[in-house]
Amino acid sequence: MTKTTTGPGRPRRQDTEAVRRALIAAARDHFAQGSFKGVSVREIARAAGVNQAMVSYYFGDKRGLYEAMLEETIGPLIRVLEEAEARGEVARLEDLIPRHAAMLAANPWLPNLIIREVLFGESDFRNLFIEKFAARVAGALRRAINGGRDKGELRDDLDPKFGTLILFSLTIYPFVARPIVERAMGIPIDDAFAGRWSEQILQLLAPPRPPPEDESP
Amino acid sequence: MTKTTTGPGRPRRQDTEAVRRALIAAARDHFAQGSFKGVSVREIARAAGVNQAMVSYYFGDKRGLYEAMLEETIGPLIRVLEEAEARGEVARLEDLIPRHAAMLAANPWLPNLIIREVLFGESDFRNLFIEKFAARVAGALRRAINGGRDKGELRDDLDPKFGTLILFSLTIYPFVARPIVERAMGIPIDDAFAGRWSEQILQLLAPPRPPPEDESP
DNA sequence: TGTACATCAGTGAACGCGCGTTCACTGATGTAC
DNA sequence: TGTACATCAGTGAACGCGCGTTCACTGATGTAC
Repeated sequence: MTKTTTGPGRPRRQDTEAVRRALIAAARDHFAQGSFKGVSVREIARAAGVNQAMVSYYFGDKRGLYEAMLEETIGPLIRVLEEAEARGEVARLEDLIPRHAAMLAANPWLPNLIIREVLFGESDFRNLFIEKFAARVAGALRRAINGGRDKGELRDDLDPKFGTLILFSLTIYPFVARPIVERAMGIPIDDAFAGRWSEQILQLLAPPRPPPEDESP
Repeated sequence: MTKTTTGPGRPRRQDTEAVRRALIAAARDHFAQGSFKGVSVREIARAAGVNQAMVSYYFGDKRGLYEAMLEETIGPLIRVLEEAEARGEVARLEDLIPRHAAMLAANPWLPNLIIREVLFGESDFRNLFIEKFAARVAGALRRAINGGRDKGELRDDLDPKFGTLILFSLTIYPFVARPIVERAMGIPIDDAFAGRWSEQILQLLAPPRPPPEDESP
């Protein structure tokens, strides 16, 4: 029962997904650099190494490809966030911030896609993203800030509402404004940056007088 | 000699600039919301209330209109920055940050234009902007940070290089990510926000122990 | 003053082009008997 | 085993459409005499 009973005619191929995946990957790379209207179906198909008619064949139309790309690109992140939050793994800022920074540094197309989608809203994915992704991250951050302050790990002059915005700004902007940061400020955004930047953020938010000081003897 | 000697035929009209200005204003509003390819010449001309052929007539082509719009929109800001810097008026963070915040809050199209221009680089204005604008602001900020730290007005655990990035992040991101901030975090970006946000930033960067404490008696 | 003419800013229909999409068709590869 | 047939994934030429741009033209408004 797991397989469809074989009828007359040629059965479906198993590796049909290869074309689909190639198109999604090419679309992701192109839409990270150009706008929806600015990138042509012919370009994407050429980059994917398939016939241009494959976009309509597999996704109905250009918008279908775009939405499938968004779902398969940002969707997993939303699911990872939901699961991690359910397990209480994003409760501590010291874990949350470096993980977030490392993810953005490793996937430069992600901030571009999000900025384009949310700021210039070229599809209805904008509302979905804000509600499912941004609002959840903001909530998790606010809870982490409240928890950290209660435990004395954060300075107490931090308004929780503004604190969330401070964290959003510091953890997202450098990766979004990568060209400015690298060329105008001379700071390369690489793997090493993510770690050092996370330290700076945590240090900025730490209380004036850290209770212990356990350096090497 | 101030006016051209009147030759045969009809002299030039004096209010030719009206059409030009209407096109630039319409272009600014449209390009702040849509990409270069995403906005059509017909749309802009309709919004400006002029014939579509006026774009070629006054600016040569669509790109000419776009570049003229950028020059007349961002150009004055660069000049204001240069003059203020020459007079030493941007040396103090307490003046610089609120002025910057108020300007971005009052002109929502500005962050959109800059982000689109610098991140997605749809014209050669990108390099010009980074060199003439971003690099200068970064330099001014770094000098202001060094000056503030020398005078004991800033915490001393701030790496000047990262400090500039911290300031960039905090002063720019909220205005760029306006939809997220307002809808996912519930913080309205209005005139009042600019002032309160500037206070938060300065407080975050202040040294742990402020020397005087002159509250009302 | 009157009239012929020059030049103005602006018009609008039409141009060629690249776009997203469609569709008749193909060779490959399976089943049925 | 051999053959007729069904269905598959994929092809590529062509479609209509909206785009940026062009260009012959217009009415208005000035000067020259």
